[in-house]
Amino acid sequence: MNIGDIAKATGISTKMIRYYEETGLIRPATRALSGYRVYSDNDLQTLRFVRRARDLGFTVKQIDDLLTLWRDRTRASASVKEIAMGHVAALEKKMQELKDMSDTLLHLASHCHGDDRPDCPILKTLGSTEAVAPLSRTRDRRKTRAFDRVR
Amino acid sequence: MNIGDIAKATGISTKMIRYYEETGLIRPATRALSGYRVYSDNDLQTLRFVRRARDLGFTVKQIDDLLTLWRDRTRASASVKEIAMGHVAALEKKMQELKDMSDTLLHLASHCHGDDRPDCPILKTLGSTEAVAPLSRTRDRRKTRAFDRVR
DNA sequence: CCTGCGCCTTCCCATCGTTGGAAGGTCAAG
DNA sequence: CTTGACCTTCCAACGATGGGAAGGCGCAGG
Repeated sequence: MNIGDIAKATGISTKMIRYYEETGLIRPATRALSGYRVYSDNDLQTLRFVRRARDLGFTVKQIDDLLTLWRDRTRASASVKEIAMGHVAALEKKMQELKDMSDTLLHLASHCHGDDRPDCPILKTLGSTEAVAPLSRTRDRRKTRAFDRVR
Repeated sequence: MNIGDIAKATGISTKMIRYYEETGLIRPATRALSGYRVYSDNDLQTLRFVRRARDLGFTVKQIDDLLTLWRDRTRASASVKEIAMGHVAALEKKMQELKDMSDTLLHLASHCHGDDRPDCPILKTLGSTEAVAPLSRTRDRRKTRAFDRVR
């Protein structure tokens, strides 16, 4: 298989496949006499793994760690789970940040007429001296940590 | 005020302030004889606006648009609201993506022992031929659109 | 055999927002 | 006058990805 073939098979662009090789995420492909990269079914499997991990939002570094564990048949499943749940925690942190932004914006927008008059509390608040977030962020915004949820 | 002063006052680094100037988001500061940038209270206000918009997750381009509207006293508040709600929609899309990832990972992790044995359904699934997402994404994942929520 | 087309190769550049450093000028206090 | 904190510009990097140029390879049709 040439690089275009696994690109199609995995949904990863040829650019990215070369990039993954260059940065050491995947091993350098063997080369045909022409200099073309040649891929085996094994490589295909690896790249599919990469693709899926990427779709789950793992960074390349994390995928590297996961690949190492994947190849190590003596790994402890706890190690894998730790990476996964650490990532879940990061995802949840991000989600909370986005939610705070969204809530604040919705709050501001709810006070904005949204017509052709220039008066706009969104702009007024952004330009004011006080803090923006009128988030009724009462108690307990801290949720159960990911680690404690799935044992 | 020198650049370090508004940096402290706004929480934006001097690097970023120069970058914002370079890219045209903010107008070039006047200069002292020494070549130092000198900032007015007006500049301070503008940069505070930028800071807040940035904290709400707006891109620099969007902040540029918002600044333009901010300075235009004949703007229609609808224009502002449109930008804001468009951004809310983007935030919600992102949140949904993160949630899907998180849900999938939690699902996988819930089947993983997480002990010192090597058997791990997380890795197994990532390496398998089939699709990853066993998301019980039933009906109605599509939420009410941001635009229709806050009128 | 030549031509054309599609694939492959390497190399460089751009994105976006941000940080870091190097090399040098300015300012105020001691 | 020296010292240290500030300022200046310029250049590079991050992470993951896309775009494109310039040139080589492989195969099918004439």
